[in-house]
Amino acid sequence: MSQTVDRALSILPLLAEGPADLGQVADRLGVHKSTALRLLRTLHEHGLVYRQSDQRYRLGARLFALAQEAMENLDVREIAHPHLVRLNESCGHTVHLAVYEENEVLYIDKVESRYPVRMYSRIGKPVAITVAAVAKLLLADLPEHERRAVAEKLDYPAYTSRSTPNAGAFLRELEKVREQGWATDLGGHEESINCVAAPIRGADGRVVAAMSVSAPNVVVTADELLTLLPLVRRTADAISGEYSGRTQVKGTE
Amino acid sequence: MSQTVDRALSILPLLAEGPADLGQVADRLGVHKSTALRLLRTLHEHGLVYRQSDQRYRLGARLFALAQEAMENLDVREIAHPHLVRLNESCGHTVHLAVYEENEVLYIDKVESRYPVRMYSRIGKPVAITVAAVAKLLLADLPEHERRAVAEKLDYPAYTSRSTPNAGAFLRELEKVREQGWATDLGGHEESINCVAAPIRGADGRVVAAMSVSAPNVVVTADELLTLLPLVRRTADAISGEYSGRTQVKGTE
DNA sequence: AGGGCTGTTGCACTGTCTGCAACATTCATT
DNA sequence: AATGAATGTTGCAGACAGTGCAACAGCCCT
Repeated sequence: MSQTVDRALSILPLLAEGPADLGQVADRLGVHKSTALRLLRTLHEHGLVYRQSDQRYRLGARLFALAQEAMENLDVREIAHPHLVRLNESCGHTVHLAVYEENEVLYIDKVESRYPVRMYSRIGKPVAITVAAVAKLLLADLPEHERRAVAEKLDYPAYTSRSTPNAGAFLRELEKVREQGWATDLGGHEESINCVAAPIRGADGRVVAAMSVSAPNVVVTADELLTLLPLVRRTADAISGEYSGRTQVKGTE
Repeated sequence: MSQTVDRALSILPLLAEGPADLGQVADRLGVHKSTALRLLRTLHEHGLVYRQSDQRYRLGARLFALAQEAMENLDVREIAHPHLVRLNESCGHTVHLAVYEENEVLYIDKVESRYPVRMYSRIGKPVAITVAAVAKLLLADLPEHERRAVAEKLDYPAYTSRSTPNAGAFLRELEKVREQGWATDLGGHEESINCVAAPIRGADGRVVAAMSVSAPNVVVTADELLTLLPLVRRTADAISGEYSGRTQVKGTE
């Protein structure tokens, strides 16, 4: 909508790939060097871009600070955190908290497993949306037309032989998840990792977040992990209760 | 330099304070609502801004992703992390890693204390630059004129009675730190918290990062903490060695 | 129904962004 | 040391993209 801003913002993902010099930035934007220079300068003044000593540009420090502040404003996270820690203390496995936002599901909190074998994931990183248990819960709660629209648009990478193969299968899975009120991912992302997940609901009953417990086969089998389901659901419900009981109303988000 | 981009970027810190609606954004930018709308739309398309169901705007998800990617490009961090964890395992206290960037020092990694009493700090958050041990090390390594320039510009908040009071005292402290090759903060930020820090150097000898161990008085006294200095320095040197031994040269940064 | 509030669109104007070309600077090469 | 290439930087005139206005649409509250 705004050409100048559009160009400036396009620089950020570009620099996320790694440092680049003025010429490279100008080329990839398809603009004159002088134009790129001015854009970079503006980004620089706002601290979003940093100029290292070899003159190349990199993403800057304020970006961290902004992202951190944004995190803190997510009040589900704040409320949920102690519950997640307690759950981790009682079962020992990795616990995740995730939200849905504009066709993406992302982890907003994580408590690491206390076992030496840990699964790889990172706060802020988009989740494998077609297979993750938390993603299923979050998508299952969307209004039907939107759910369908999203499902059609997605890619269905075959991470493993048990990954969701296509939109049809995914929508059927979502329907099932919607009815039972919990979800699993049994080796759909990483062959040897299983997850159980439960939804966190706001006062109006809509799913605002989802949490999961994940563990690799070498630590517990899928069946053993499933025995944790009641505990996971209780934890999720406790968070839901606390979240929706708040005086301050922040919409259904 | 670029008015439009400047305005658009000014929206981000504004939203970091909390969600805001169109009118509020327009007011605080001092522009017409329609202008604010177009800027927000552009930010939205790039995922930096999210529109919640009550129509208000918030910082968006891509911001996290960007910040995370930016983190990963800091290779000191990657190299240092396992060392920090090991140090934490052997002493139990909070371990921090920080870098200097454009008049700011910020934490880029942290391993939490294993004691119940923890100090407050956050990755991505600017450090109390006039008192933190890591800040002293990073500033002490700047070329003299720059160091002086930065010191003059800073504010010297009196967090405690032992905080650095003014530029003169700070520059003297930096000189001392520079010579001895390590730094402390003994209750200069929080009355009851002490830190010991050591520098991490690149191949050319310049300080690229600094690490510290922090602990509250209730856990160990300042003297006890100081006995960890050799260990902290050894850890920092190990990281320095690994960092500067790399084949891939990324400038002195 | 009516009035107030917020978000949205179309349009004419002007101011800001653009690309160019000339200049500055650093670095490599002879 | 001097030349050349490559990169970053500045001033300028023209043009186009961004601006504010005013009118419209939708919503909630009375």
